[in-house]
Amino acid sequence: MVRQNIKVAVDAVVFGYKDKALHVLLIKRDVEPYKDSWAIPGGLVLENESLEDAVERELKEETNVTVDYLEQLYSFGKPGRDPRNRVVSVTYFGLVKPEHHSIKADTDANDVAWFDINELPELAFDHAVILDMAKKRLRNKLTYEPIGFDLLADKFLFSDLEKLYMTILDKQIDRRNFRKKILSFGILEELKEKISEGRGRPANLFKFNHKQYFKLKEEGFLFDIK
Amino acid sequence: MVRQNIKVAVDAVVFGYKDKALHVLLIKRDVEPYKDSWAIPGGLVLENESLEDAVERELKEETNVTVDYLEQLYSFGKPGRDPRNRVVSVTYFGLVKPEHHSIKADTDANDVAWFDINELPELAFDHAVILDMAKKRLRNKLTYEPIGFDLLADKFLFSDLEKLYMTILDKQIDRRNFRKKILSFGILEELKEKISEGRGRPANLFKFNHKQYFKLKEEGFLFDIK
DNA sequence: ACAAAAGTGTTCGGGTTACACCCATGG
DNA sequence: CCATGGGTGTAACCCGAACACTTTTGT
Repeated sequence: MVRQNIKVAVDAVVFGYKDKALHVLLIKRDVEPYKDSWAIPGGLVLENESLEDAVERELKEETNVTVDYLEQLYSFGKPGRDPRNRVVSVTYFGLVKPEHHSIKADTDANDVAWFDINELPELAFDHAVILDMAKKRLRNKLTYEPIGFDLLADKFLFSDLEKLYMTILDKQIDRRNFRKKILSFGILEELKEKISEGRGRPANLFKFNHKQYFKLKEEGFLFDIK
Repeated sequence: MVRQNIKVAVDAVVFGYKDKALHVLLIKRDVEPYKDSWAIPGGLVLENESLEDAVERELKEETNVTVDYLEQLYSFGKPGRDPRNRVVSVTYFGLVKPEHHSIKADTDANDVAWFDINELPELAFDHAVILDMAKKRLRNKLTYEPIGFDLLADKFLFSDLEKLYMTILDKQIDRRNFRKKILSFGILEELKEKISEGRGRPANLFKFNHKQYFKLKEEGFLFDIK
């Protein structure tokens, strides 16, 4: 058998929710090929690290972001997807809470930036395909796992959650039914704190109760939002 | 950067439904490590073939089976999962119809065989983990995509479909409600042929109507069996 | 007092679930 | 005629969808 010379890389599509819109973390490449193009963060896996470690290391190095949720997305390996070598890329799907949003991205939009999902630049390699798959996964997953909470601050308003769902699912949701449904799960903790955002009646803050969720999950409970 | 020397392999968990039970296709390894252990089919990806091509080639070479459905499952890459080299394995999930069941497997149980999912031998490497993930995927997928039809012959009895669902989901299903539900989708074609399997009233044969399914899917129809 | 956002309850309809009897055939 | 599996209808219930008015605050 001929000696195989395929490189293994990891890439991550990281979503963040800010300014009432869904954003993706991108980096500007400073080497060829696709120099100066925007791309999703990633790089070659080191000899002795796991794939997950590789993703987290690359994210830290390239963007300074720490994800709050990470799962494998898909592996891409068509010959020719990287013009230099044959590269098989194991891609990941990550979520970050606002408080973990990269400082780099906030202060320096030169090589790292959050892009509104609806205002994306051209992407390097086959990254547009990867991003598209990640969007679908996010939309889908949001409906049957409580990953929305990994995009919100620890304490959040119900209206934030509502807006998050409407933004990502791209549809209108009835406020009353949504609240009833979510509250009926019993996985939210209503805090005593109220917050007043300018005009209107002050709103209650909520917290996602991980313990309770895991307990219910053990018992066969299914999170499900249409 | 140090030169990366990671190998890329593909492995496939292939399910078949025979003798009213779910079976998995396994091969007996004839080289070290894990010589004489059973393993899921797979091997290294060649320099110029896609991952899918690699899976299909390996399956053909090792088992003589042609799958009717194939999708990527997950990628495994923890250092040490293969005692020789670092290997990242992109795993796939396949389904075969009875008529495509390997001749090799039927006539020679020495190096290739179908194992009842409930009577599995010890598996090489981390293949037990992979198989487990594949089982979960199958169970899950069965409920929201019509992949059950890729496990049945082209013409099948309703009772076959019923048994398939009960076997894979591992629960009782009400015959009447199940039939009503499936038929209401309008994706089955009732054939004129009836078949009598020994005792009992002869049953009608059905065929899955792919065209109709794709048409409905375009229109937003969702296949869904609880 | 007015605008803005938060909080809450009821009704209706469709779909899922539960359930039992008759039919066609082979032995 | 009996055993075996195939084929069918109806009633109860539950959950999701639709929908509007009151409350609390800032200006």
